Amino acid sequence: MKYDFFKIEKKWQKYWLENKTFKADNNSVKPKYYVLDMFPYPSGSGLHVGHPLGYIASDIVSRFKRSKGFNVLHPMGFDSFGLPAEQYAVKTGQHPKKTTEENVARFKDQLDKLGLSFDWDREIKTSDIGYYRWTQWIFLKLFNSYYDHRLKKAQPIEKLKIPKNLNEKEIESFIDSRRLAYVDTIDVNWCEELGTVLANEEVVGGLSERGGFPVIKRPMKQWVMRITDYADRLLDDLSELDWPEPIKLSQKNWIGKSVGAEIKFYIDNNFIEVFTTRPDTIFGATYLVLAPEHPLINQITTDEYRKSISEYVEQASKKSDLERQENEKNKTGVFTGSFALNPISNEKIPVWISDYVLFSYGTGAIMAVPAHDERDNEFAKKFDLKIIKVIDGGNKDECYTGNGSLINCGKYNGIDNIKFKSIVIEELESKNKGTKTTNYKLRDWIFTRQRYWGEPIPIIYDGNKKKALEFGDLPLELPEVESYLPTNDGLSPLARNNDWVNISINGKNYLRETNTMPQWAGSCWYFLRFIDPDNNNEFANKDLIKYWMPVDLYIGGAEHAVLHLLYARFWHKVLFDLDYVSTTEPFKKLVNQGMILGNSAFAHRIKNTNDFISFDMIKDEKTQKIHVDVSFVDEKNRLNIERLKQKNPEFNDVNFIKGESFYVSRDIEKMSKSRYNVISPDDICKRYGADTLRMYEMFLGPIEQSKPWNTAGISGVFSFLNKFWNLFHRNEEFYVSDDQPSDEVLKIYHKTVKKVANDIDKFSFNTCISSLMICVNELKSQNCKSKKILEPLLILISPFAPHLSEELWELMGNKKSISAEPFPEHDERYLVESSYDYPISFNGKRRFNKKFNLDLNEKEIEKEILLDDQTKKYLTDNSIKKIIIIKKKIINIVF
RNA sequence: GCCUUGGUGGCGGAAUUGGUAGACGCGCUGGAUUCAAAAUCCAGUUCUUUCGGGAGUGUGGGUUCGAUUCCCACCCAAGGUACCA
Repeated sequence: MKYDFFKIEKKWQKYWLENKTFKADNNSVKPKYYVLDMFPYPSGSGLHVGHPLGYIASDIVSRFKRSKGFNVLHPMGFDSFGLPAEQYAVKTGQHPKKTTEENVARFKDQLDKLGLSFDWDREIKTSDIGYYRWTQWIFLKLFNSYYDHRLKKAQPIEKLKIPKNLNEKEIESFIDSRRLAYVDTIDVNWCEELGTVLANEEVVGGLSERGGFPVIKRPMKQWVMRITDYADRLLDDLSELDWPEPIKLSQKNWIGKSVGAEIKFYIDNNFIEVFTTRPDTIFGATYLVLAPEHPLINQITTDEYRKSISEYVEQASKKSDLERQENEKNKTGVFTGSFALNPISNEKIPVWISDYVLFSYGTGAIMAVPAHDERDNEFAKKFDLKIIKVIDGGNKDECYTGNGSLINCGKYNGIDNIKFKSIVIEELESKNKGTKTTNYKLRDWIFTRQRYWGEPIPIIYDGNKKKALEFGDLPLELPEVESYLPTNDGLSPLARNNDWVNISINGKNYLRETNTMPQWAGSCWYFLRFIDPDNNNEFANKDLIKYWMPVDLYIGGAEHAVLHLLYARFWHKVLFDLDYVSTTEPFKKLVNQGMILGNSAFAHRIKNTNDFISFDMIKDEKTQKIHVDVSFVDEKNRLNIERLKQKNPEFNDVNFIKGESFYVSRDIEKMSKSRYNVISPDDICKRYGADTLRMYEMFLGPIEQSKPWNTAGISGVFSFLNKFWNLFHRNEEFYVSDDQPSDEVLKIYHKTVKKVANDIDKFSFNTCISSLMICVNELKSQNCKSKKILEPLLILISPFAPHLSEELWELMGNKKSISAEPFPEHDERYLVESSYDYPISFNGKRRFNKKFNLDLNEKEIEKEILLDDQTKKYLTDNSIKKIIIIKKKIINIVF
């Protein structure tokens, strides 16, 4: 019988679906294991071979954990609200819901062909009304909560203590100022030509990414999430997470906590408050700088300088953030004419304004210490301001940012600068001229989008007064609109539906909030809904949450290192504080899969001509590289010109200069449609089968690493699976024997069991497959057909090649699915060997050179092996210590 | 600039974390089978060599009986970040 992967895979995919083989049990005595993939946005272009990398890895872990006796939850869903479907709707008028549904169907179809062991009964889509109802519910929870800084947790808004003597309006604005979801007027990117608000990523150099139209900052009312209240907890709790260090680090940097002081510098009766992390350098503060947006500028500018200041302020307001950044090397600024009093040294120092100081960070003003800060140093040198060195160290004229003892600090000279930090803060606090403070880079999260295809915000307005919808009013369904474009006033498309916007409750008229939530909202809590997806009374049952959470393994791309993972952690902590979930963190272990890169092909066109020249013939010609579809190029980089012309008619009148063949050059790039280098998993499945694809993707290299796709190598894995299949056959017939396996075979078998179990735990799937290959080659050369070996070997390989193993499992006469089988145990005996040249004694009696066999377990070996006296004679004490360390590591398992 | 990760054959990548570098796979070479091809199987494959060896894990040092692995300096590549005081 030939290995007919097509028939086998179809059969078992159908079987798993019909029998719900991978249904996760909500009532189980087994230990639980929750494996989660970052759910995809169902884009129109379908999957390429890079997408399934993470899904295959998580599937292997799921299947492995099942065979290790865990109750595994491995769900999948779709992050189905989002921009592309909406843009497509704007272009074609087609409802995003329809596009989304089509794309989801296509994604599911493609995923199913890979034999992934999802529990599809738990599928969710963030755009389903039964789902976003609860997203809205969580929004209301945030709206109706505040952060209690004393208890360090969120509390229901009813518990908020309201100061006395406030009138009704003041009470309301006080409550609003504490809500975790609140409205604020914020500068957004507004593009007049496109009539829409753009995200920061959509603005390039002050122009819109699409069209290249000017973009201006414009204040608009936005919903904002008070994530900054959670900054400390989001930072501190990182330490308990088993996440890749770079991801933790980028979250840490994003939160950007810095401890320092706010210091008042008086100008007559006015004062300017600055933030600094280096209060110890206050004696070196020779001038102040305010951001151009600083509100005090008008008051402190003297008449003499008023003109130049207002010119500078106006210029700065026109600059985009990007333009400001470009000036990093060439700082600009203007003197205000005022002088401020240094509260410690009592020196009068000039006050400048400059756009190198950001209004949005700290107090929007700094004390400049040019001797010990690079930026201040640059500015001072350019405008010829005083530079006073107050910490000893570094070269004479260089800016020194390190530590040392104080100089030029009057009575404090000689003190260590780190000690001086607390001294100076104490002194400032006693004079009421400064306090110790902490600042964060993290900003509150702008939560609204002027879009159609997102969750409507369940808030209504009575004039400016906000009213939250009640639980019974949910879900607030997304209304139909005539056009998916934002209105000319920059309002969301929802504002186009007047019948929906104007509502009347008990005879009173209200207006609805027309903005929608950002795409992040749905992905902030989807892992909770998977636990109890059909619950109509709660977002998920509390006992079930307690059983399943936290997510034990979360696999996804590193592009979500900051935003998604930070937002999800934030919501989870709020839900924890309000007692809806049982863990402070949602994701215990995180693994980032690398990207699979495409191997692009380029034809070379001679510049300014329509002549294409074969890559091997290029000598001095200047050429341009043009992408050509990789499916028209063979392994030897020869281009099939006829097929290219058929598919891309623009090549019809091209003159191809070539020898026997036309050669292209190759380069590794990201996989994308526009680079014509996309390899679809469907094609690979058709030619080699899903099992081969799964194994090959894992065999390519470490899961975290980005690596180029190369279809040529897949034949190795394919022939391995064929060999494996043939192990179970003789003369084209299925055959296994009842023979006792030989010692040789047992040795390699036990070694493989141990290695596979270890390597899956370490996510080292490529080495796992290598050892399986070695094992199969060995069994083949030993001609081993023993059922005693082949049966457990099937269980070993089943996470990698599930269809093939199910088929062989059935041929062996088993009735149940192989996925229910326990993972085999392995025997351990040890061969101890040392590559070190000195003899080692065992039990104080026998001496060995280099190698000896022992029938011991690991612990016994550590205890029993000692160096004998004769050996010690040759060695120093230091070397003996080292040998004792070595002896632990020379243990080799063989059986 | 800063941070992070990495640099090993023609290629993807191993090396039990300090102990025979190059496992496993691709490719390539030779052979068997075949009328032939595909497929399959066997052998070889880091470089160099006067066939004794010699060199070799980005470069240069260091620690060690022993370094791909640890330490120092530098070079290169990829990703992230950007005047955060």
